[in-house]
Amino acid sequence: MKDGVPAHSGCAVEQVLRLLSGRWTLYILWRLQDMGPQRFNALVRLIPGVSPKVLTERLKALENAGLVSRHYEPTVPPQVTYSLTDRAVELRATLDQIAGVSRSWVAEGWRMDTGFPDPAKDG
Amino acid sequence: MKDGVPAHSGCAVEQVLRLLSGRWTLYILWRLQDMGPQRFNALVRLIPGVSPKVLTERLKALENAGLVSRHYEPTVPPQVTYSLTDRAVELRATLDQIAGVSRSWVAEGWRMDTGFPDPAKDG
DNA sequence: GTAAGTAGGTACCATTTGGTAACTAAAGGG
DNA sequence: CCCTTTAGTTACCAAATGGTACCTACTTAC
Repeated sequence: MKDGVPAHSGCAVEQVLRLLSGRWTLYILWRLQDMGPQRFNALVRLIPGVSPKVLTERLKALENAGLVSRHYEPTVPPQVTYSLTDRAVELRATLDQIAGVSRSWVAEGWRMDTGFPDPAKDG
Repeated sequence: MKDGVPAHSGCAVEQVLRLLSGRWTLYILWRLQDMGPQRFNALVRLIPGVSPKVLTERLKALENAGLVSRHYEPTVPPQVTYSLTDRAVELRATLDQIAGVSRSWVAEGWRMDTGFPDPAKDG
């Protein structure tokens, strides 16, 4: 984006997709859903490969979007617990829909070959 | 991604989200849905701001994913027409769901403030 | 004194992504 | 001959994204 071209920024769907499509974002949501409220370092360990930097970023974004709530306990050392909000539950049904479509495609033998670099093509 | 960390690549939802979250991708799908099958340059003109490079890339990805079909007419000059597949229609219902949630959030005064750079902050 | 844990923040770096401009071949119009 | 159209491709460049490593302030354990 350079200057005055707003693209299709007014579109709510794009915004939500953009929020959800960041790396680890869905994983975070699913872990919080499956395991209940979690503390920061617990999430780091629960999501193998995520860096604290990105996890912080994602949690902030999700908090600003109202999908995650952050509870800070000013003990020493501090305890910060993250949990899903009601809004996130709303989203969950939608995500289940996507999951359904995705899985049905995979079941039909659908191979994800979008031209994006394959993250699993290690030796 | 560096080497052997597969992240959560096995997850179909992530794959689909990754496909859909690229810039212009949803826009392309919506234009094809609203306006019916379109030729390449028609799409370029229909989506203000998209470059032929990215449009080609997206259309290829969507074709590989089985959401768009490409009809090549070997005339001179050639005519290439893109249209949605049945699979894309399946996806449409899901997208409508997301659209519903997104719009309800917006209606409640939800502001997209995810910490991502705001694409509309020109001035 | 040293190590570990808590919840991140910061600097730096590599990769990914997307944009611009120029180019292609083959035909038609002036 | 020169310009236009079609459907892209290519080279180049800037910005966004995400990873690693190191830092904080404070306490407990050894």
